[in-house]
Amino acid sequence: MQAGTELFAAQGFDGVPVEAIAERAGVNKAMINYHFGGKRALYQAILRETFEEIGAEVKAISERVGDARAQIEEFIDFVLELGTTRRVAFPALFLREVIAGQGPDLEVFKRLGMVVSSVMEIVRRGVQDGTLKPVDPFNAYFMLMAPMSLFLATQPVRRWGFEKGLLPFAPPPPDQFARELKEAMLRGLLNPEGKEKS
Amino acid sequence: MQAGTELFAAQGFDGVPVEAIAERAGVNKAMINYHFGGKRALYQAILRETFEEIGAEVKAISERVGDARAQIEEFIDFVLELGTTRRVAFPALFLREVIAGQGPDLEVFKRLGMVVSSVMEIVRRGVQDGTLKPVDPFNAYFMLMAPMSLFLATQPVRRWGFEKGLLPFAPPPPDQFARELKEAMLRGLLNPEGKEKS
DNA sequence: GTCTATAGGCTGATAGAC
DNA sequence: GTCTATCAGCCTATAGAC
Repeated sequence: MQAGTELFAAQGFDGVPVEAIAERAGVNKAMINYHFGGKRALYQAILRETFEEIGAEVKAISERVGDARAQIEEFIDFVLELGTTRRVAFPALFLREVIAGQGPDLEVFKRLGMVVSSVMEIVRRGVQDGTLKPVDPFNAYFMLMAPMSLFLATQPVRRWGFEKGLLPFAPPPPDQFARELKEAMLRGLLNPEGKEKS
Repeated sequence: MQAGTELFAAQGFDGVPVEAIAERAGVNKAMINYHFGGKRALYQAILRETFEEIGAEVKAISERVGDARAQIEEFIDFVLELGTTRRVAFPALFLREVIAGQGPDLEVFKRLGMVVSSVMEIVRRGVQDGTLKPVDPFNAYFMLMAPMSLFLATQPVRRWGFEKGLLPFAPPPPDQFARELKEAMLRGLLNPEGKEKS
């Protein structure tokens, strides 16, 4: 599954031959069919496991004590840590799924919905208690999730461009990006101090 | 090329058989090889044309008179119009290219670089003349480009989810998203009035 | 459970008639 | 320029030995 995760993230479902996954995993390609029941089934297993975990963790963040500001910062930090260390492939997998023309697997979609609705809930409460300006929760979710996941998913291309001498600057580090995103978005979303409960 | 653009955007390079493109275009699949020299060549032709045009237009925006605020608003509006009417497939094509594990075609990469560097130039000047807070130009580019392109590229999935009854709210309209993004990002990036040239 | 060998389908590309 | 017919390669999946 580790091998599949990396390859699917990098090249997409259609771009990866089963044999490549088997090779990377150090086994024979027949094993994948034996254990998972086919290529598509492996892909779904990967997505479900990945999004299951992430959905649960984001839900936990949304239920933790603290105001919207703290929860938003936690969410960004969570995605940052996920995409840099714990589940590096997640951002690319996520993006490939939601960009897909035809709808994804229903189970996958539900798990993604958990992430979306948890972040939306954070924003909704923040708007209601006056911590946040009256922004649409879904739009706010997008302004947080899109930059983080896309930044993380495009790190390989920047590295490639930099090594080829095509990028006129060093690829900026993810933690610096996350920090600037938090600063900018919070300035953009938070109500000024003292205006709470307005 | 129109047929190829739509299909590649929706399903990716590997997910589209040449025959599907031919069928949609109302011709035979041999024609594609005859006119473009193969599937890959067609794909590259589509990307080059698309990004060529967009690179030039963004460059024009960056060179237009006006402060960073006006140029940023123009850029967002430009991407919005592009992704909703003139080149609906652009956001998905763009995302698929930059997510790709291996580097894209060099010519395509250069044209993408034009978009990036133009937006960065807008931000750089804005920071220098005090219109904008001291934000990293590349990071700022990302905070503008990522939400817009991902929002536009994921509209089909939201429509699909909504029709299936899986989305508990109506897909928000792109122009409203663009408006809220501009408001939030400008609040996040602009220096307060009166602090210019500081 | 793990492998080799192979079947069977799909796809990209081309040859050749018109 | 446009089509039909076809080839050759790749890829998924499975049968069957061990």
